[in-house]
Amino acid sequence: MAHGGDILRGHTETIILRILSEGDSYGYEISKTIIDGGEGIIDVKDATIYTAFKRMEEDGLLTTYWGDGVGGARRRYYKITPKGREFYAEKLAEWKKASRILDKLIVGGDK
Amino acid sequence: MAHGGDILRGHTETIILRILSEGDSYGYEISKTIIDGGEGIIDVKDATIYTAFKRMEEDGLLTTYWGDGVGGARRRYYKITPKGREFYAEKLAEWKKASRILDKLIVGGDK
DNA sequence: TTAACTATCTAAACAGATTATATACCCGTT
DNA sequence: AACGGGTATATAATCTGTTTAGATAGTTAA
Repeated sequence: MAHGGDILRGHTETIILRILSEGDSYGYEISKTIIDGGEGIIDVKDATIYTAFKRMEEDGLLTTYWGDGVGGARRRYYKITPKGREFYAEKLAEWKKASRILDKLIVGGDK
Repeated sequence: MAHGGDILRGHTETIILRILSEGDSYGYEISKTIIDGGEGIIDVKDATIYTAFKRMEEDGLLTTYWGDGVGGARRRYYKITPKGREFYAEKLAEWKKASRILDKLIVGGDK
């Protein structure tokens, strides 16, 4: 905590939406995708994504349905809504601008 | 807000330390520096920086002293400590790595 | 039968940021 | 002299997203 644990903070929803924009998925798979892409420095807790899902469903960014569950454990799938796509586009644009500015502020102007 | 308000979140201390690594400064000036560099999308609240200062002083990242106050209102100056410089170096390295990874996760891999 | 992995979920606590408020000094305009 | 705007610091209460810590349960391989 307070270490490097909160790198994802504020970006969880955006990343979930990016993943869902490429196709429906479920919690465990999404968390794996994030961790795999995180190159060892990102560690999403399951509680984080499930609370994010709940929030996002309430906000109309995604809808959910149960998978048919043949074989393994039951899976709850998530599907991005048009509002979710819109929200993602906004967040993506914000990230592009914000990351450039943050870089300037963190690294320093004179280089 | 949950809008674009928390862009700075997690980076406030790092940015303060970067500014102080270039010379002692005080709260109001630091907040101006951040807002000016923020190109209209970053808005640091005074409460944010003053609580950060308090936290950082407790953590030994900076020390503080009162300015002589000739002229305007009294100013409390902040000076970065060796521990603060160390912490900044770590956070800088973390940002460089994390921003690249976040970019990949937010923008998407296949472009 | 045990361990490891897959899979979902919630309550409580925590950290960092925001909102709101307070204080106070300086300067220029009306 | 009064007022607004800028400079300057500070704190209590609240909010939000994440983490901690727990619970449940099915599958697969040793």
